[in-house]
Amino acid sequence: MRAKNGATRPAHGPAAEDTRAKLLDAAAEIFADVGYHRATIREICARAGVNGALVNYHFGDKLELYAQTLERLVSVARIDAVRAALNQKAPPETILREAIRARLRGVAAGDQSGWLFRIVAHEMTQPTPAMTRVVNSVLRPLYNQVYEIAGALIGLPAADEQTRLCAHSVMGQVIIYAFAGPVLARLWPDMQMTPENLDRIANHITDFSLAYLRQVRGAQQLAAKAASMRN
Amino acid sequence: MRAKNGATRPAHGPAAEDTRAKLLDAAAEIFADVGYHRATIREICARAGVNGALVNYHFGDKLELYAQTLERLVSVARIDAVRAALNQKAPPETILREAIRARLRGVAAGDQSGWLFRIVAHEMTQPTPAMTRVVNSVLRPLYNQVYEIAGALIGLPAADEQTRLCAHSVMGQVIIYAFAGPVLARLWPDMQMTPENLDRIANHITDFSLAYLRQVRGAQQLAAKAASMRN
Amino acid sequence: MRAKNGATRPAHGPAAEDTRAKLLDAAAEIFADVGYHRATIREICARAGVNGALVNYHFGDKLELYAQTLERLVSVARIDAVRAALNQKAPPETILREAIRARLRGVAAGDQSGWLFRIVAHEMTQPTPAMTRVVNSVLRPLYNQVYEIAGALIGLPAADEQTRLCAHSVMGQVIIYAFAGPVLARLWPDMQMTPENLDRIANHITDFSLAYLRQVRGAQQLAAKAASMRN
Amino acid sequence: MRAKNGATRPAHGPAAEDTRAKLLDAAAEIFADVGYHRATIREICARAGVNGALVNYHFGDKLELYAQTLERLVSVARIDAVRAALNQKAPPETILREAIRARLRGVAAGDQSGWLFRIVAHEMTQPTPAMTRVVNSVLRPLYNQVYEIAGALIGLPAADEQTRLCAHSVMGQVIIYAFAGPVLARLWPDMQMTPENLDRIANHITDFSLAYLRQVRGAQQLAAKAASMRN
DNA sequence: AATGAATGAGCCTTCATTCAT
DNA sequence: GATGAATGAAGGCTCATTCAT
Repeated sequence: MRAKNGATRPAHGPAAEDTRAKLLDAAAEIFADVGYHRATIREICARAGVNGALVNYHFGDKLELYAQTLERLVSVARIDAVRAALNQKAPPETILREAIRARLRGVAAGDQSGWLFRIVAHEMTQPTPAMTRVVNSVLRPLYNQVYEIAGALIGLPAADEQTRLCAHSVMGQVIIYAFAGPVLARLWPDMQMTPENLDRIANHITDFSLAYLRQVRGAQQLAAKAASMRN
Repeated sequence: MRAKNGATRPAHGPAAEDTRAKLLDAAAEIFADVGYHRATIREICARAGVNGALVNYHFGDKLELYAQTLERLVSVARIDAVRAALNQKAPPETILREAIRARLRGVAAGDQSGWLFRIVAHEMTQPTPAMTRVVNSVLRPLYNQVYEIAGALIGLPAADEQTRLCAHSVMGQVIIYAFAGPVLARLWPDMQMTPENLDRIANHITDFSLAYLRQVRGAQQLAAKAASMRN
Repeated sequence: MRAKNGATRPAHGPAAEDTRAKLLDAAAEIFADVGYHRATIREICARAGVNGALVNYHFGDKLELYAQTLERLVSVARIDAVRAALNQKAPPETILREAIRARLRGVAAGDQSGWLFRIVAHEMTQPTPAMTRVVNSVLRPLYNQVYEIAGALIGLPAADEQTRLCAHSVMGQVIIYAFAGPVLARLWPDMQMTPENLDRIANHITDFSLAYLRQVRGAQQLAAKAASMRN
Repeated sequence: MRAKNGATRPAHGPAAEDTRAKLLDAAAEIFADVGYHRATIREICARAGVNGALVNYHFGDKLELYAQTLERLVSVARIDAVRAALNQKAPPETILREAIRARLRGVAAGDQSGWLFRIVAHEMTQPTPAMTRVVNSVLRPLYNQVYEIAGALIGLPAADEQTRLCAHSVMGQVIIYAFAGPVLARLWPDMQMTPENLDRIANHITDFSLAYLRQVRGAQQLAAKAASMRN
C-alpha cells in the first residue's frame, strides 16, 4: 500500500483522503516556509495533527510528499489560471498588468496562493531531487506564459532571445517579492504589503516593463515597414 | 574562552589569526554555495584544513561564524565600492551599467566577488537569526547605493517611493540570476552563463531599466519646467 | 479474536481457510529465503496477495505464523516420508543415497521440497523463540531417520553414540549446501548448482560416507563373530 | 576524520585505540551471536560501554565496523594459523586431525577463537554487502588450506574437483557444529561440548574422512602404477 | 472475514557542540 | 592554541501491531 514513485497509490477511502489532505496542507505551508531540506516530517505531522508515521504510510517518503504537494499546488494554480484566461480577450498590456497583479497578491497572501511560488524560490537556491519535476511542471509553464505575453507585446516570437530576456526582466521584478518576504519587511518597514500597496507595486512593475517593451515594439514595427518598402 | 556574541573571544596571536582567516574564507565559500542551514561545520573545517573543533573554539558557535563571515565580506565589499566610486565621475547611466555588469559577473564567478550577494540570496529564502545584521550591514547599504543611482537618473530624492520602486525593479532583474543558477541552467539550456552571455544579459537589464528611468526623468523635467514657469 | 499460541483462533469458514493457506504458502517461501527475522509481514502478505493485517488476524502475530508454517511443512514432509518409505524395501545403502540426493535437490529447487530444510538452516544460526518446537518437530525426526539408516548400515543401535556421530557427519555434508548458496556460488563459480552437478555431489557425499560406514560395519561383524565364537 | 571505505582512518591516540578496541570486541561478540542484520549499534555500544555515536565517529557506519571487525578477527586467526603451521612437519593425516580439532575447539569456546567462524555462518545464510570481502579474506584462504591438505592426502591437485568435494565434506562436518550451537545443545543434551567430547568428535570426523581419503589415495596409486607400467 | 488506516517503538545516521589534554 | 575524542539531540525511515469499520 505504499505510494513510492507516485506510481501506485493506495485506493483510499474518505478517511484517508482527509488525512492526506491535512498532510498536504501542512506540508505545503511548511515547505513554503523553510524549504524542503529544513522541513521535518515530525513538524509537518504535528501541524497536520496526525501520527508521525503517516507520511510514510500515505506517501512513502519525504520526497514523494514533496512532489505530491507540488503537484497539488500546481493543479490548483492551473485551474485558477484557466479561469483567469477565460475572460481575457483583453489587449496584451492589460493581460500583463493583471498577471503581475495576481502573482503579487498570491505572494503576499498567507494562504495557498503564494505557497507554490515560495516553494519554487526555495527550490532555486536549494535544489532537491525533485527539481526536474518542479522545473517541468511549474516553472516551464509559468515562463512559457510570460514568454507568450512578452512576445505578443514586442512583436517577436516567444522563443526569440530578446523575448526571453524581457520575460526574465518582468519575472525578476516580481519574484523578488516572493523571495524576500521577511527580509523586505525589515528593510522597508514603511511599505506594508497591504492590498493597496501591492497594487501600486504591480502597477509600477507593469509600467516599468512596458516602457521598454513598447520601445522595442516600435523599433520592430519601423524595421518591418522599412523592410516591406524595400521589397 | 568562549566567543559567543563576539563578546569574549580567546586572546589570540598571529597563529590564531591565521586560522580564523582560513575558517572565514572557507565559510564564505560554503555559505555562498549552500546557505547557512545546509552548511556543516565539518565541511567548512575540512575546506579550511583545520581541526573540526576550531569553529567553536574561535567563534563560539556556527551562527557567530556566519555573522563574522558576513562582516568580513561586507568590509571587503565596502572597500571595493569605495575604490570603485573614486574613479567614477562618469554619468549615472554608465555607472548603472557597470554596477549591473559587475554584480552579474560576481554571481557567476566562483570567486569571492559574488559570495556576499549569494549569501544574501540564501538569507532571503532562509532567514537566519542573523537576518537583522544582514539586512542592516549588507542589504541596506546595497539598496542605498542603488537608490542613489536611481534617484540621480530620474531626478528624484533617493528616499522617494518612486525611486525605491525603480531600484527594486533593477535589483530584481539582477537577483534572479543570483538565485537560480541550477534551475535556470535546466530551464534554458542554450543560454550558458559565459562571460559574453552575462555581459549581454547585463546590457539588456540596463537598457530595459533605462527605458523607464529616462521616461520618468523626462516627465520630471517637464513638470519641473512647468512649475518654474508658473512661478 | 486473537490467535496467539494457537489457543483461540477466529472461527473460520472456507474463505478464511483459503486465506490462511495462501499466507502459509507465502510465509514458507519467504521464511525459507531469508529466515524468520528478516522476513517482513508486509512482503509475506504481498506475495500471498492478501491484506497486510491478516497475519495478525489469523495468526495473532508473526511468531505464530512462523510456528504454523513449520507445522504445516512438517506434516507435509511426514506424509512424503511415509509415502517414500513404503516403496523402500531397498538395501540401506540405496536408501541413504536416495535420501541424500532428495535432500540436495530440495535445497536447490525453488519449490516447496526444500523449504523446511532451509528454514531449519536459518533457525540454526538465528534461533527464534520457536526453536524448541523446531527442534522437536523437525530436527529430531529428521535426525532419527538418519540415525536409523546409519544404525542399519553399521550394525549398531540408533541410539549408540557412534551411530549418532556418523549421522551428524552425513548431515553436515548435506547441510553446508543448504546454508551457503550465494557464498558457495562466489567461492566456487565453476560449480553451478545444476541438477547434474547436484547429483554428482550427492553421489560423492554418499561414497564419502559409505567408505567409513562400511569399514565400521566390517569391524562390527568381526567383533560380533569373535564374541559369538568365544561363547 | 571519518573512516568510510576504510580508506582514511583518523590518526588516533591511545584513548581512541582503546575505544576502538572495545567496540571491535563488543561488535565481534554480537555479530557472532546474531549476525550483521540483527545486531544493533546501540547494543554494541552499550556492551562496549561507550556513547552510541562513536561507531559513526570511529568507523563511519555499521558496515565499516563490521568489515573491520572481520579484518581484525581474520588477522588474529592468521597469526594463530601461522604459529600452528610452524611446527607442522607432521604427516598430512596428523595435520588434518589437528586442524579439525583446533577448529572445533574454537567453535565451542565462548571466546574470540570461534567468533570468526560463527560470523561466517551468519554471512552464509544472510549475506551482507561485505560478502565479497568475507569470501575473499576469510573463506577462500580457509578453503584453500583445506584443499591443500585434502589434495596431499589423496594425491591429487588442490584444484581438482574431487579434491574440492572431499574438502567440502570435511568442512561440512565441522561447520555444522559452528552453526548449530544452541540447536544442537537442545537436540542432543547428553553430549555436552566439553573439551573431552569435542576431542572425540574431532577424532570421529577425522576417522570418518580418512576412510574415504585413504581409499581414494589407494585407487590413485594403483592407477598411477598401472599407467607407468603401460609406458 | 477482511480492509484501510493508524500507531509507537526502534534503527542508522548526521550534526553542532563540549571535554580533556 | 589546537586536537582528537566524546556526547546527546534530532531526523528519516521501517516494522509489527492495533483500531475502527
